[in-house]
Amino acid sequence: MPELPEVETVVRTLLPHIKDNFVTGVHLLRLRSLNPASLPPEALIGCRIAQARRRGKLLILETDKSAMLVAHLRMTGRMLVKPENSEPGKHTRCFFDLLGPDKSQSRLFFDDVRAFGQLFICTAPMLEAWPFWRDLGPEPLEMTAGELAQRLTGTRPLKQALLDQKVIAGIGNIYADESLFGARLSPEREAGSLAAEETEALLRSIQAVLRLSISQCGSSIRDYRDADGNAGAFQNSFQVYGQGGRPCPQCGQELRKIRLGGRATVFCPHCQK
DNA sequence: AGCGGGACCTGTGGGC
DNA sequence: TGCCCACAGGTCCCGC
Repeated sequence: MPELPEVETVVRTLLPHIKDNFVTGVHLLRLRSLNPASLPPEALIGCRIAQARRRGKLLILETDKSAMLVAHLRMTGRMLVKPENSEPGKHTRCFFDLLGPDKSQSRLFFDDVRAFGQLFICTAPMLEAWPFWRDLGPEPLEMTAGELAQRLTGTRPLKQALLDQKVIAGIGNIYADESLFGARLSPEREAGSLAAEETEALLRSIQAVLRLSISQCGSSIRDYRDADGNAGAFQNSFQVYGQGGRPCPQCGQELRKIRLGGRATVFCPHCQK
């Protein structure tokens, strides 16, 4: 599910519900949904949630103490705030009891159908030591074309490089296909073969697609919901993702669906070179 | 080095 | 209607 725009939307919708709430209880229902390097979830008890932010596809809840909660939602993870008496659902992997500054109570649920997602309760040094974090590439909305050019190297397909979180953080299958279409670049191009103006067009396209999706609260194909349980709308703006066999919105020729690095990939062979 | 395939999981949708 | 297979937003690991 959640790529950068979806995680950004979760962060934005989550924060108003949980800011300055104290964690008063934790209920871990599936041990494997916790990163093996994590502190015990009880480390969050007594902490006041101070900030919510995003890095790549990671959701980070910072507290007034040294412990923080880092979540990777992977394919089907959700973070949802519900009333205090809400019971865990079939796919709830962990939930937290919260006490607000006005003494109101609520619960923060981490639900995840496919159970690929993970929570990592950690300190800042533990986060820095986590290889996935340490190796994470730049934020696409903050990087320059020069930085992107430096990182797009080698002979692997361009799309595969975009999906590599070490190259650029936060892009997944949807936004890779959509960005490549916007830049009129073939997903099969060698990553290191782009001319300077092509790299610039690619970065502009990535940023435009991500910004537009964030403005529409992300894409909901089936599972994704924000912290209020609402779906996004960007799926209605897909140009190529999931559109294999349909006409290209640009030229009308048939969009081609292939497998690239094990991932479904849709593009227009006529428009994307 | 790089690639493909499998593993991790559950649910859904299409074809027969 | 029901069964079976393919496939799904991500990442890691293994063997070739």
